Amino acid sequence: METGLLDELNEAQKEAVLQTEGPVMVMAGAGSGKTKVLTHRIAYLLLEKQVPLDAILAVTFTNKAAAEMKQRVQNLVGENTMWMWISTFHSFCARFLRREIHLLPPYTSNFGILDEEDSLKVVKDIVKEEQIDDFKPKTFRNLISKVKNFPQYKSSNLPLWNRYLRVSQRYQQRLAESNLLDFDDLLVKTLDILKKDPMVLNHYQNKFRYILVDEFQDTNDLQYELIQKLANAHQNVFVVGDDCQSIYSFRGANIKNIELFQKDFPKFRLVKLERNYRSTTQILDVANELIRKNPNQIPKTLYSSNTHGVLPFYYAADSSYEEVMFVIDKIRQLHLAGDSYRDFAIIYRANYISRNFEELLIRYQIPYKIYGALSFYSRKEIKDMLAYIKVMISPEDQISFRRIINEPKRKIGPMLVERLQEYAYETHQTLLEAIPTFPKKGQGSEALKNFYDMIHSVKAQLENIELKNLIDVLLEETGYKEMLMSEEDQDRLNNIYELKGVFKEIDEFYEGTPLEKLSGFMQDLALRTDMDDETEEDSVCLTTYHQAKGLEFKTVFMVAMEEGIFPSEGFNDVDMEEERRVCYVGVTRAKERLFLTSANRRLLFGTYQQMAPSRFLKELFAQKGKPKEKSWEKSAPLAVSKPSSHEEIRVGDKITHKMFGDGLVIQKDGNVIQVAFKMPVGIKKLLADHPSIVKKKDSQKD
DNA sequence: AGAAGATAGCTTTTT
DNA sequence: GCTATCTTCT
Repeated sequence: METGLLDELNEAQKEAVLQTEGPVMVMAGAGSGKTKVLTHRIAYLLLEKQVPLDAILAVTFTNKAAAEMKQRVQNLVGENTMWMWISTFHSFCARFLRREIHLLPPYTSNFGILDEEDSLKVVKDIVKEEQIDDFKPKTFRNLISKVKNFPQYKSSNLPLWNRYLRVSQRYQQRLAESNLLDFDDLLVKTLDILKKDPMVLNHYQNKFRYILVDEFQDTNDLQYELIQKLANAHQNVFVVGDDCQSIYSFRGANIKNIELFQKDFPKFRLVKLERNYRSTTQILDVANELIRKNPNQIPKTLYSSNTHGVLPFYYAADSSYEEVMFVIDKIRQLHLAGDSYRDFAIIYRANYISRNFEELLIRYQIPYKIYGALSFYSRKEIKDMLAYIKVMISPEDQISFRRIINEPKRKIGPMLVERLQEYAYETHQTLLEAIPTFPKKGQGSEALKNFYDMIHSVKAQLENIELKNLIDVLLEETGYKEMLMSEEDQDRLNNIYELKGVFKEIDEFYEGTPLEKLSGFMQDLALRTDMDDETEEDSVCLTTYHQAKGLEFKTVFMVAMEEGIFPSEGFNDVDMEEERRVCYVGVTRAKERLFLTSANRRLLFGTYQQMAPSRFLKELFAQKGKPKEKSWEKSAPLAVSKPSSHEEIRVGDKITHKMFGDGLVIQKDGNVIQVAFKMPVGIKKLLADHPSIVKKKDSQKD
């Protein structure tokens, strides 16, 4: 058992695991087993060094990565890792702040976390109130974030800067009033406390005797400072990264942190992992070739023992339509040959490229999943329901209050809310508390009173019902159900019913009174983005390069490899190096097969444009020349049914449905047609002559 | 409050 | 060309 832990590791990996004391930097190439090293190191510390579970801190960037790390450690040590400090930077900070934020009054430990959308809403309100119309709310929102991440930053645009100072001050004030933090605040406030309170810093320095950082190349200045501070006392800090996969500088990731680490922790030991266990030699060859073109990159060559692969294949399509058909053709061939749909990824530089593919994937009934599509918890109806709950558990949360006070419509307009706000402010009450004594002025006060009673009625019922039934109560009492029924919006209603399952779990998983359970869930929810509930469906993955990082697929299609799209326009040399790394990330996702495609003509922003192949194509194939593989020669395009010009609806037609939007007719049986709509609607059976259906002309592209 | 019309903006965005 | 958001009108 003890030996087994190290048996699975190669020499370099072993070194990284065994060097437990002192600073260690691991340069881990793509697919070189960095998660394995991280998890084995944690397991080694726990099992061999008898380090207590809560003396280890491991941080990464995504929930997914954190969850995987936790699970794999659990598998290795056979102990429950649920309460270990293995988390994202942000949830580490949230957990820290739940304990310590009382040091920054008026904040209290049950603070809420604002997502990007809500945060922008707050800024919008302020911009409106300040009657600023020469700059957009988004500009301020971006600036607020920028200054939080780079405190020394000042805009050279003076009018903007002056307005910014006012807006940001009010923004922070409003958040503090509502006991809310935005994502950046989690890091900022954590550092504030560690900097101003040496006792607290000391406590956490002693507590976390071993610190591990994943994806170190992606850390920004704040994240680096956090790690540096916590590790400074004991110096047992272990960072894993790959400078070749640094693709988030536009978001503040600072690759200089690699040098900074070497300066701050001069006794560091460097370990290089260059052996790749993911891809074939043929794929790694082009990846290595590409990254060599970056003058400022630390030289690194990935190698693999899987030398019997096939060469990457470049397909230069005439049109974007032809490009899509090539990809679909290949997927169908390989699927017939036994590959699962989940073995394929279509990767692109910008999200809008996915549209080209969606339509035809539906037409050919190839299941697909778009990464980064609107996640469940960011749907309006879900956020509304949760806002009702937040108003019940934290009455001081003005942002949630404002979100649902007139949703559904209760004749409580912005003017009335503004007056209530002023009154609440004068009397030092929350918006909700202020309602009963709010001086009556016309019919609006009646509506407010009803709202107040409704919230309290639901709150009272909460004690006596199962949590999963709360959804029904909310839907009824808030009038939300009535609203959706009258709009015939069954989809949204169904989405809300999905929450029932979630609430059933909350009931079982969380402790305390129903209100406490909900409160606990809400605190966790804000940092849980999309599909932690990773569905194991068998579908082709459509994704950007950025979101593909960390994933791997048997077959990868890198599409729209054209100048202006990838790389995009207007880059300087430094940007171009990062762009090249984005390409590198794409190539290194592929395990066995890599296809690169470009189109001569592409339908872009309404018109066909002449495109030139991406410079990266030449760079990738500089050594090998243009590769040719017989088995992948272009095959005849699959038959596509042509639409008729009659009004009669036929297979292949594009239609528009009143409720489901645009769809494609994929089957016809008498008057019954099957129509494929965009996800999440999917395939529906409908009557061809139904009045909701309008046939679109010009169904055929290209 | 809701419909109709005008306008912008199309890179990436782990939290 | 499409879509999301803002303005203007009823």
